Amino acid sequence: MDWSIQEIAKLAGTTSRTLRHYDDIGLLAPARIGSNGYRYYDAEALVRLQRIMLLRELGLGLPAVADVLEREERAPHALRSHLEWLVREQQRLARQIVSVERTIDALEGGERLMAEQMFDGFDHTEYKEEVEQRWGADAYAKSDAWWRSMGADEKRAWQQRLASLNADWIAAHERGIDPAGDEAQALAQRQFEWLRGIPGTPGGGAAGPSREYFLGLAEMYVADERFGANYGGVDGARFVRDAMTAYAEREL
Amino acid sequence: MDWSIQEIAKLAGTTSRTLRHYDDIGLLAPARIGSNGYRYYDAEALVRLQRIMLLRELGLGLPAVADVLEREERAPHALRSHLEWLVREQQRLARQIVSVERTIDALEGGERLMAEQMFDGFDHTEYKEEVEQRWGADAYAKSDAWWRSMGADEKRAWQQRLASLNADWIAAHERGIDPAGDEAQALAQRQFEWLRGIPGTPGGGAAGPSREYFLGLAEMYVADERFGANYGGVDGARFVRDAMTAYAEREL
DNA sequence: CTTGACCTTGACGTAACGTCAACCTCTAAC
DNA sequence: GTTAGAGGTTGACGTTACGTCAAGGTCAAG
Repeated sequence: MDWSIQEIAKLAGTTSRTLRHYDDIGLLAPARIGSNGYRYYDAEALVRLQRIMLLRELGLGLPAVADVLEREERAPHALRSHLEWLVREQQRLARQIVSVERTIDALEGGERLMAEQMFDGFDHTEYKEEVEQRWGADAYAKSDAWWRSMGADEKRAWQQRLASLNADWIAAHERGIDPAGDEAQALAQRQFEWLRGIPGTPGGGAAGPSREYFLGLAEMYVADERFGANYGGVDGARFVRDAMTAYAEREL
Repeated sequence: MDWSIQEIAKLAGTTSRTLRHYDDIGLLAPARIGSNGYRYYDAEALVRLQRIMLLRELGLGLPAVADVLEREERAPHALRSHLEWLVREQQRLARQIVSVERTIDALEGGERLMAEQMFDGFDHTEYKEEVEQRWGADAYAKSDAWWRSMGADEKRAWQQRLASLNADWIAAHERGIDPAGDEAQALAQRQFEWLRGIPGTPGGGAAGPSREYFLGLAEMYVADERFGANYGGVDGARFVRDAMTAYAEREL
């Protein structure tokens, strides 16, 4: 009337190791244990095991399974919580799937792992006049010399860092968050840190860009469509400006 | 020109612990290490880190990330494999979601965790004549006595075991698998083991039911609609019969 | 000189078993 | 009686990607 550990494992479609584990954690004890230490299971244990397997196939964890078996009336509640879990997981996977597909498409379109052919925030030949006009020939010269001194890899590094930041700005804007909120302010902080790495920024160096320079840039993003394009259009640029302005008011 | 571990962690939106981990596994080494042992990261490391974070957000594991970073041309292949992964996972979750919903509905409909109001494979009063006719009065008496000797819990145990097995038969049939294939044969094996536990089965006891009894039952499942109902109709019963027949040919 | 804030390495915990390793037990055959 | 083989037992490590202490150095500021 009872079975050895392997027999019951086969009956229920599992392994003896699993049964030992369930015994260890107190989820399913054998009906009796022989004087030789062998575990033997009876029909009652089999039913319990089959219920365990059923719940496990639904994706419940062992603590949840134990909970349900202990008091069966909790089953609906436990299952509903679990269902929410599953739905959230599925949505997360759906988002990842979309992202991966987009990334594959981008790679096949010849792009690299992070867009680097995007707007070059340091194309000083293009912005020479504006920079000299606003912050002086000296600032331009220092910044330009620093930029020219970098190797291709380093340049790409900076571009990619900017690319990532810009992508995050766009995503933040798309989600419609508050420019003065924590998330947007964290982005403004990153923007600040990024600028901090560039010699020649007024008030720059370790201290970071000056309040005026920072605010000036923010306005430039809105005023100049060449910048605005990096943030998904003028609306995006306004969002960035608002966040940067709030940041400057608060921190600089 | 470089950052401490916390600074770069914030820049990339992660934690210092993660960076130490990446250093440990050789995924991302700091640009330099101070004489005090402090880790310092430069722009190049930042770009690499941001790429790592990008790939991680797509759901890739660290070995896959390392693989992609090592040789970027492998990225499309790695991403495509990963995509398959994701899709399979999503499908698995979809199935679990359906199962959980069905289970909740069943529970709310007043059913217990495993259907036990289903066909009672041991309702010998109902099958008395057939059993005696086919296998003799003695077989019936022994089987009946054994059944009557069990407590309600034990009876339920057997019923539930049968219920689970039947559910698996139905599921297997719905998936359209081969009755002679491994999966269906495993079910036939379970059917055999289940019968083995019933005293009074011809050729029964530890040895299990005889070939003739087993084949006879298989045919009865098809011939008698009261049985067939347990397998989702006569089609399901035919599937079970075919699997059991193949099993008998092979094993008995 | 004393706080704090920040850094280091080391080690345990996580979920649910899979997979040895070392050793004991039972059955059937020689 | 012995021996081989199948099956049982208890450890204990491995798996994934870090989170979370713990114990103890380092650094800037008051």
